[in-house]
Amino acid sequence: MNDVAAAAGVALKTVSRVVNNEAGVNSATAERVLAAIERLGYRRNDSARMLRRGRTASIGLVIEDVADPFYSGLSRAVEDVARRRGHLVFTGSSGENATRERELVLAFCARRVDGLIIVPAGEDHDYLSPELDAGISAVFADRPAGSGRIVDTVLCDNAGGSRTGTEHLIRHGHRRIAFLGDQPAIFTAGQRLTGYREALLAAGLPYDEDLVTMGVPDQARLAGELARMLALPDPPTALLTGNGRTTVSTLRALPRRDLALVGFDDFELADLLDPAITVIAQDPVRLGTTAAELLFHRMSGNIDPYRQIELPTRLIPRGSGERPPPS
Amino acid sequence: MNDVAAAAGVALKTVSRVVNNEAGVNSATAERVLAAIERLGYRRNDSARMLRRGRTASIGLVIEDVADPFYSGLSRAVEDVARRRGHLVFTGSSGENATRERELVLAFCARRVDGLIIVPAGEDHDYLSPELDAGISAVFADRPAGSGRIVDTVLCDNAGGSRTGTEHLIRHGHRRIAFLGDQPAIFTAGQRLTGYREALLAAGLPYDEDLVTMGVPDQARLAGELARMLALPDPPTALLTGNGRTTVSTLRALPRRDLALVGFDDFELADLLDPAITVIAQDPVRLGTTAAELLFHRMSGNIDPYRQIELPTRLIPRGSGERPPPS
DNA sequence: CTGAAAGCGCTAACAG
DNA sequence: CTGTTAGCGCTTTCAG
Repeated sequence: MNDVAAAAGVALKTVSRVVNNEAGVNSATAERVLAAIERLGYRRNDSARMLRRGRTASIGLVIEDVADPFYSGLSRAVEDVARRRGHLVFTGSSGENATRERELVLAFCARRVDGLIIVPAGEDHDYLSPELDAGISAVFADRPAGSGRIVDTVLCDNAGGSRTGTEHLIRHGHRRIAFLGDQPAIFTAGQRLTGYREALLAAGLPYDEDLVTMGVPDQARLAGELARMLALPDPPTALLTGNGRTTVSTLRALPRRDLALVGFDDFELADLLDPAITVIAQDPVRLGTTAAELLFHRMSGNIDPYRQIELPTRLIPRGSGERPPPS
Repeated sequence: MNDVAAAAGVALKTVSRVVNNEAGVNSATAERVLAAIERLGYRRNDSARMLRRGRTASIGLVIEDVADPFYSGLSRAVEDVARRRGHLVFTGSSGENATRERELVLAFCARRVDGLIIVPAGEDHDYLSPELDAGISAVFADRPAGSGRIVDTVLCDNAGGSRTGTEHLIRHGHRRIAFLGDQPAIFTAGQRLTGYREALLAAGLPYDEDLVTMGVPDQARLAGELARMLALPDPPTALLTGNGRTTVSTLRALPRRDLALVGFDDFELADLLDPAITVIAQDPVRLGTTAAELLFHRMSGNIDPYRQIELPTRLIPRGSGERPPPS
């Protein structure tokens, strides 16, 4: 900038004015500055600019895994909102690891991002307090912050969706419905289990632990669990799977294709399978958009009380969930 | 930092030393500084640090769309390499829009990222020259830079994969093979068409324009094209689809399920469909890893001639590509 | 082992 | 309309 000023025979500040399109520069002077910029190949250093201005025009996004379609949809939505607001986004995957989540968040804070969207992996977010106090805005998405911390949060209606899915199966005549969920430590998994139990209770059906498995990571163990359930004296006639990955794994592990199935979370090609898979769809794009908009709202100085927004889920009947039990 | 220095009764520089774990600080002094840091809630400002040091420990990643599984796999791979090297990554989706690509790249450069991984949307990358001259490293991934610009590039073997897929169908007795590709302006689409033509030529089969459609964006038009082809006097008995999206759209649009089909690009659930879909698989993770490693290699000062790496594809027979033509 | 001074590249505040 | 000065928060250089 100094060089440009010297080359154009003006002061530093005038170059700054031209670069930032500030009003009140003689057009002849501006021309001269522009020419010098062109000649010297000058490009403004935004890092320096932001250090001086105190805001970085960037946000940090911590998700579980960009390669998961749910989170990549969310990412894209966040990115689109950020772009519209002239912000860049740092993205990081925590891999469901609390330490990694913390490292990422803190690294983003050290860069002084203006805001943070976090899908928490950990339970404890006390480490955020100093950053929040220092004026960083944060919105939690998909799962609430741990240890009862109060911040803006956008969730899906996990319990409600799960209840709807279970009710759907009950309505189609099923009385033995198995639930295959994620690790109970994960908020969404717990909520979905709750919804399942509520629906059973409301229908006067017993909650049978033999029909519930939580946190089955690999294909082989899932197949084992399914085999165990199907060998019960009173086996399940329907399955409710607790997330997209589990739904797909279940389809791969299932020895028979005649059980009714409702999957939590929609996935591409669910409609092309035979039978097509009935799902309780979440809306990752809306989740991302809502979280990002809430964040920018905060960043622009809004000081309303913290909000917790719950997004609805939607049952999409496609065939697998409408099969009657064997008569 | 000033405040901490004052509170601890030391000079600014000593605080800096402690914060950066530099050797040669009296442990008692260090204790005092650490205490002050704790008390005041001091957190180093990495933006300022990087302004001073001249490197930002961040890279920029421009892809077509994070929400596309191919690119989200690539993103994750890039992110993992970056993390291992202590770098953060700015991610942006160009949406196959050259202007947007340029804006993103330039925005990243203005932040003075240390390196760039670009899946180019545009044809012209002259705008990069000043940045490259200024010392930024860049690697192109999935597609080469436009206008013959010479930079490090990592590609898939598009032509070879397409050739293999076509040969596979020919080997299974097909002589009328349709090709459904992306817009020919996209490098990968052109290469894949070339591979298809080469295989036909090598087998002594005619190239029939009636059996080729490029750049069919929506479902309805794709269905129209398929109907047109199937109504030909000598209709195709097999299809080669030029990318993952097209494969899925074709499956949705296809009036019959008895044609042989090979899809370029693997996708989740391809194995669960009926028939399971034979594909030519690319390896987005390897693409990302390779590009990122090449980038960090450059960033660490390597000045070998620019490299162009071509990654192999792999034919995965699953059923749809092994069907014989109707006899 | 510790500190003072300079400066990374920019903008804010205030003169002229 | 243009310029001067100060300083964002840090590291580098050099001197104690």
